[in-house]
Amino acid sequence: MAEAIYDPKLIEARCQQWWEENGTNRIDLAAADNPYYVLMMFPYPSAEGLHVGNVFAFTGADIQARYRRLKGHQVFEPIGFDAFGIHSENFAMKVNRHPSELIPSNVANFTRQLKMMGFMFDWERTIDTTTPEYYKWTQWVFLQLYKAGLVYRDIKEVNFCPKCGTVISDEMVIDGKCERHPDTEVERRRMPCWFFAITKFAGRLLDNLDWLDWSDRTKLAQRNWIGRSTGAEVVFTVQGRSQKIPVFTTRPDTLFGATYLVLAPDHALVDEITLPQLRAAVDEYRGAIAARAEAEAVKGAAQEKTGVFTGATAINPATGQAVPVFIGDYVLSGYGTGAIMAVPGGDHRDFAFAKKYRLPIVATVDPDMGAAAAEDFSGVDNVNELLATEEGKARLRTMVLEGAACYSGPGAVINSSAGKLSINGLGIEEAKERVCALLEGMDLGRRQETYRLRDWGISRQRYWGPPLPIIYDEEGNPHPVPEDQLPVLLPPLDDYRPKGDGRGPLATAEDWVRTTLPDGRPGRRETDVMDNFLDSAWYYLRYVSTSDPDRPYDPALIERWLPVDMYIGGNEHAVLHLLYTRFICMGLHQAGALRMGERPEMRDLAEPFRHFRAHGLLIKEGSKMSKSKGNVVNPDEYVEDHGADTLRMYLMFLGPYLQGGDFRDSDLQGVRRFLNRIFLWYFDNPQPEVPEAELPKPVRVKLHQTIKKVAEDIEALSYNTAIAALMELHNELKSAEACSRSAKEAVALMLAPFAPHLAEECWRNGLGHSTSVFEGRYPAFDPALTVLDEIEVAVQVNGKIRSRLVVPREAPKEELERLALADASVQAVLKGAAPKRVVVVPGRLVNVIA
RNA sequence: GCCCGGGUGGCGGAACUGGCAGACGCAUCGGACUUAAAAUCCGAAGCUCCGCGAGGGGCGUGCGGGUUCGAUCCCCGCCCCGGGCACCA
Repeated sequence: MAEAIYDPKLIEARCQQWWEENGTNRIDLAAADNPYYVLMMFPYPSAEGLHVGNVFAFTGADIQARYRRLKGHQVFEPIGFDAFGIHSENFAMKVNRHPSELIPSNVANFTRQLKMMGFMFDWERTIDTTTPEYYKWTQWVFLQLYKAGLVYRDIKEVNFCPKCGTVISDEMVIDGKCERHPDTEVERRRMPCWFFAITKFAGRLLDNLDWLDWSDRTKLAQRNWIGRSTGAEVVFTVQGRSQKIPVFTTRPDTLFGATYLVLAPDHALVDEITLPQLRAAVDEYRGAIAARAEAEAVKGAAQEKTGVFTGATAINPATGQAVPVFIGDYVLSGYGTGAIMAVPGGDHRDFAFAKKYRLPIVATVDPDMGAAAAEDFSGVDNVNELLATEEGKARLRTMVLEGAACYSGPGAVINSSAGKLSINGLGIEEAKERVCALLEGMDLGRRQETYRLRDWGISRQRYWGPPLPIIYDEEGNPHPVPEDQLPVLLPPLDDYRPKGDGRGPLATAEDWVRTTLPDGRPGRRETDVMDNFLDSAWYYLRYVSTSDPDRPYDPALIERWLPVDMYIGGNEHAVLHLLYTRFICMGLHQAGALRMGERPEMRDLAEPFRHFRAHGLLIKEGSKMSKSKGNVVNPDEYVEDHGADTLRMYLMFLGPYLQGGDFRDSDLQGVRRFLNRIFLWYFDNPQPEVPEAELPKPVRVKLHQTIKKVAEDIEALSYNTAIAALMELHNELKSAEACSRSAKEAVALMLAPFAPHLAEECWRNGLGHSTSVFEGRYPAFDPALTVLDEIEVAVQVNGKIRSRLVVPREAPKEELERLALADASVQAVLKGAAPKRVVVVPGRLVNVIA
């Protein structure tokens, strides 16, 4: 035999060609009886090409797919390109090209790189969101939601990035700046926009999370974003007039302490209730607020609270007393009812405001000083000191009772009675119940849940996206484009740059804008395009029917393949993409346009992803990869030098996949050497081959332990430890005097998800199989062979290791104790004295307490 | 400010449910092979102190306390790094 050399280039090229010719990665979706759908977040095809971070993410998903296949599933692992949107458009502008000519070459380059990495994609089912064949159905999705009453047009205050020239979502505003332009303040503009009513599903989006097997940190991010508060709506009536001011509070128990109201400056009732003599002051204040919002960050550090009196008073429904009504900047118009009842005795913001404007402060809770925590108090400087002593606690309590401090912690209700009515003495939770019941009885309030989540504005005043399928009649009323007229094609536009006038570039395409309504009347097209997040909010449905011109997806295939079994992606999409995708799924269900297959734990949830795992972030030698630092790793050179298998396996070995890790060039060597040794073990191995039963027992045990561990680790996405286990196993196997065919087959099968080319080579050319390793089955382990007969037990004296014993695995406690006490090094410490105590943990250790 | 992660050798990282810390690798050092180098193979190694040596002692999972026979793991109080939210009533 010629000298065997591991030549990854040769092996990988040959292997990829063989897979291609044999259709190894192609799948007959209709025939699958044991389907498993692995999805990875599809990339935006940038001009720079595939980022090694993409390779990291995709390899982790590819391992799941290949492993499930070895476990006997038919696995669907598709890929596509998310090529619409501001990313692509901004880049095209930068290089002075048209996005429509840039995207195809970017896609071609990505395709080359993805094929190079050996992912198990079925290349006959890909998506490019910018093709009419795809966005026709994106528009169709819009129409389904429209029909279901989940779409509306409204003029609202929205985020507008002057640099992007378009409206952007709340999620894209970071500290008041645009996510893409961190040096640019986002403006608040009132503009007509199309909205998806995601808030209609807020409760479901939140509650369903309990039933989803997703990464905890992703669920937590969604919970925080949706932000449910439970409390009550309480109606205050303007004194001497008919207007009612509903407020939302999470603390209805403190209603008796509500000594004033605050409305958001742009609350709808402000004009009506403001007294004529105060109108000038109110208008001036509102002007100042608006000016400040433009000048400063929209969201920022909590500033000093300001406000102004409207002159109106309103009746507290509990006390019957009139309280003044203010407007103030610390009340947000978009949350709750845009108005609050201020309880300065129990809310630190109200307290600060009341102090500043000398408003009455009434304590409604007598602090339980045993349970109170420092953060429950405000208005006091040295809370921690005071809490340290009994006198201090007493002083704190007195301050609260006198209204000199604010308290939001547990305690008993006080100062809360009017006439025959009293809730004094109750605990906070009971008091909430009582007040709610009371308000409901008077029809002046009710229990209420409020969400932080806001509706999804989808209008973009941009060019590079799917046109909104809407036509306006001459009165300006919108009409949906009939489904049979889809797609509304994006017209070619040489000058696609935003004009900065708040209108989309499509407004300049007059021939395209002017059109006809379904009833024959003249009409004008909507000139905004849809948010790029809509493209990616349903792509996983299209994958099953990528070439179907007549419908977005085949219901039978949807029934068979969905929901997705395993979705893998970055946690940076925890609230944007994942929440929108869930919403679209629910919306399509509500519209009757989608019916997914039943999964025992997923019944009726209308959720797209059964399992989701957020992978970690890949960094480079201790710091984030970024273009500005110039440390972005391009996979090409690494594949050129070491092969795709080495790069794949190294990426999975460098750290825990779910937490991320550090890419270091030098460390690649270790994996390269390992694969080299593996290759030689198959192709240049002097070990005689014997039946497995004749292998030394420790070697057999190691083999079966590893088969068990690698499967467990892959299922837990703990790839780095799975690879370490494979390395350990191989170290042991190759130094044994003989080897078995079963061991060689097992190693190839376990290696296959990580290094598919090499595993295929070893399987077919090393072991002589005629079919692919991926037609094989993941090996089974014998539980009896996963434990050794003899084990080592540590012997400690006072918790310090003094000796070790080799004993039968099942050695009884008494025996262990006897052996430990007889041990010379134990004797030496005890010096003949009897031990005080002996702790024996069978199978682990003996601890002698002297 | 609040909420999540995380802090372990020179480096990346292991460690079941509270039970032998440092698996597996990288880099390093020593040896073999080689005219030489690379590659490969074999071996050493947490830090530190004592000893010529075999060997032995002490210290060690961000810091300070606690619980326990025993703590990287649990509890209390801090520090640092990363991420998310940030006037949400």
